[in-house]
Amino acid sequence: MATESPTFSPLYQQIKSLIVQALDGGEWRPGEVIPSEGELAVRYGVSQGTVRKAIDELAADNLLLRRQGKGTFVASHNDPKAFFRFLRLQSLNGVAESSRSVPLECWRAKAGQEAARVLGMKLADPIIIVRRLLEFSGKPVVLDEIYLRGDIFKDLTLDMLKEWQGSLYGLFEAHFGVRMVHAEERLRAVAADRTAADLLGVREGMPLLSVERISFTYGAKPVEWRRGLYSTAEHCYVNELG
Amino acid sequence: MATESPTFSPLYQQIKSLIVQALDGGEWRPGEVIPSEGELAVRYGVSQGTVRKAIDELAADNLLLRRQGKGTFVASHNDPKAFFRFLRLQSLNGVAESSRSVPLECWRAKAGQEAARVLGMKLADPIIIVRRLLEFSGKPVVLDEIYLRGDIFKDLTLDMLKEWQGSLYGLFEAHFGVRMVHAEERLRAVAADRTAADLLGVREGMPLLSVERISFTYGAKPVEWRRGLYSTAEHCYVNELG
DNA sequence: GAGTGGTCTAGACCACTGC
DNA sequence: CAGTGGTCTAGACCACTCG
Repeated sequence: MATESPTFSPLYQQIKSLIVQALDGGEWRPGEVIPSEGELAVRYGVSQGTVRKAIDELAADNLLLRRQGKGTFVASHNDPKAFFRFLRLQSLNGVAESSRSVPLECWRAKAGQEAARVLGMKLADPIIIVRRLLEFSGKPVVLDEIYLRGDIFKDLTLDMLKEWQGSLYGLFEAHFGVRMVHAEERLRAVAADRTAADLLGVREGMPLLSVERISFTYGAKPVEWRRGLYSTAEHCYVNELG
Repeated sequence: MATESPTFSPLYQQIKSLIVQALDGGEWRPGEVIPSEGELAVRYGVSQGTVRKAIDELAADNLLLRRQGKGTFVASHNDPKAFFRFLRLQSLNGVAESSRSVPLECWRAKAGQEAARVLGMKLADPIIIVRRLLEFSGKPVVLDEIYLRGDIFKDLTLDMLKEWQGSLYGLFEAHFGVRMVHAEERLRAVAADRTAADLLGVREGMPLLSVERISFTYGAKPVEWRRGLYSTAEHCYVNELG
């Protein structure tokens, strides 16, 4: 029995791809409703159940958000509930705190070997580097150095960062139409160098949590590489294993 | 047919609970097949589609494992593919390594205030404390101190730990019928004290990754509390954000 | 070939939202 | 009230595994 099609792909997977394509193409923007299951079923020529299964998986991946009685929405980093989805930081005593981003610098550069590799660019392609502090309850806790693809975040300036109230990823969404969908982090413990110690208000040589992150937008395309130094004197990085 | 309960709960959720109950009660053991969807549908008096949705979610939570054409299996920590599900450690260069657990001590104690709170026990209830090293490629990388509920792991001995080839959670499953299903971790960077430095072969004061973990079995019951000190000179803790 | 999970459909009805 | 997602069912057929 020869298999008819060498690459079998279920219908709902194909629908999933089509929806991601539409999201990537900006047909429906973050925070907006997408068409109802029935409409999509007609549009793609499949049953509602098949559309439903596709949306189920996209919702499980946090690309979409279902709200009974209202509709299905494009997930957004500007949704207050999604704020801490990529920032796994918590005060040691568990109390909620106010947080604020303090941009320090923003400059243009050429991608080095490592940045080019991670971001899928060529050597010396344009990148943008941002340094910023994250404060909790007015005290600095995280020092971030962020490498962005220059072709995508062309017009980013320090002033833009300073004016924006909200998360960095919210800004990327609103101003550049780039939505971070997935990220990989690698954590290590390191000793604070002079600069980091000064900015974070700790002694030189103190242990800091180094968090290296690669963030991806639709289609597993890497667009950001960052390294954070977290002061864990009064905070910790939380993670769930399932 | 529909139960007129004040708190509405979908049928498939109820089926989910019944299946978890059966798992918890040991009706089907880790690694074994559970009855087919059709059989379960008859047993619970619902349609196969409803059983299917229940199993779908349990499989997504890693309680069950579906294998097309063979059946649905109870997930097990002795399945080689599940070995690294709770150990998010990787060599910096990404090369796979052999790992080995080296038990150091195992003794009985009474729960202090913190252990009692975390493990849901009363002050001075019996607990068991285990210290062990994890080696990668023959070199010590993790020092674990593990607090276990004494009522559950009654007969655990150092010899038993030394003889077991495989993961600790695999031992718990095989000898005590306790399957770890979920865990919460809190990470910080700390300085190595004298003891840890000696055991891990680093200098005193070197930054180490402190990983505090609470592990839960079925029904979100906490059964283990542990603190690991990870040497991140040549390894890192990896995490995926979605 | 028999048995398992995986896909797809069509239709009925329920629960929630907002006009 | 109409429109949305959420649940449940029944049945057909496909893909995989194993004896």
